[in-house]
Amino acid sequence: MEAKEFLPVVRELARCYQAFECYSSRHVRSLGLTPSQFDIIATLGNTEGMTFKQLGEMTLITKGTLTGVVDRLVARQLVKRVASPMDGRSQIVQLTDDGVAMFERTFPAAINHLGKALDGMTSTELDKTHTVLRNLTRIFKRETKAG
Amino acid sequence: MEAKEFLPVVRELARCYQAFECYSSRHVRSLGLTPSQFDIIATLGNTEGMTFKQLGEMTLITKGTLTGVVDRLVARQLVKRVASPMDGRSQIVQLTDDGVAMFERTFPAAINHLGKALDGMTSTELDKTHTVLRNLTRIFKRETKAG
DNA sequence: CAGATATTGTTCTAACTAGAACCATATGTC
DNA sequence: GACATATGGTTCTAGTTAGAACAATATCTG
Repeated sequence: MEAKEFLPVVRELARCYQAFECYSSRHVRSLGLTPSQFDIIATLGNTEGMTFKQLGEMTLITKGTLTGVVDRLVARQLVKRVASPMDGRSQIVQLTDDGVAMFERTFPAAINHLGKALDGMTSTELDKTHTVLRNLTRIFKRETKAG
Repeated sequence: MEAKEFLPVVRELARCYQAFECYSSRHVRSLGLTPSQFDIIATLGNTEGMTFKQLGEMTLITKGTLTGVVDRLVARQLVKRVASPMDGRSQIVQLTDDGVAMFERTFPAAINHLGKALDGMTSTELDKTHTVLRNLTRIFKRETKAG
């Protein structure tokens, strides 16, 4: 194997994600939601709701974890569970009225906060970044499937 | 604000990190360590040990969390705490003999596993990826400092 | 239709996580 | 040297995390 320097790259990936998480999480928490809770509220916004499975795929939260996070949002009356008419095993998660209000209060603010950081990037830079990330994601996904 | 598409970019960053984490974590767990534990073992390898502060900066684990992770490694006799001769507040964390053995058993294996995924990338691609990530990291770090 | 297999969501466990409050020790200022 | 302030680790709390085992429902195959 050629001595390619991939270790610094994955360390930078971790640092990058961490830096984003730190920047974003601080703001989200100040709005009264954990990052996971915000992810769910944001994903459910402007939809008729979706199943746990769909919600897990969108938010990258595994199903065992998702149950707990949704439980807490149900306790705060921000979302509700509805039995799926299509599939007896399935639950549909929907924003309540309070949840919609929370979405409308937090989502634009979060977008705006993110924009403050990324507005310095040109569209070209954003595109390049997107492409590079997509490529790296694909590599890990492929290898994970393989073994 | 111009309608730049930064939302897909940060979602891709999350997906990318997640894909890496999944690929890497599965392997590390099969070696008998959690990802955080492996991070610490890997960071301490080939050093004389370092303080909690340094260790936290290298691994991106916050200090409150670090205490617990190190506690578990101490319980497994893979690392030890040594009082710093320089600073009465400071603890130095060092690999034990068992810890060194664990490092030698797991670190090359992890590098090799990672290499299997990334060997398909050319050095040029790796460089570009590194540059793009470093740029994005810098943006979030700067903004986090600012507020 | 019946039995085998797969899928959806829940439960359980062990661990990690950030953040805040706290204690002990250092450092800066007078 | 005394006091204010900063720093290194620990403790505590609420929450997230993955993974495995599980129950209920679907689907597939004969």
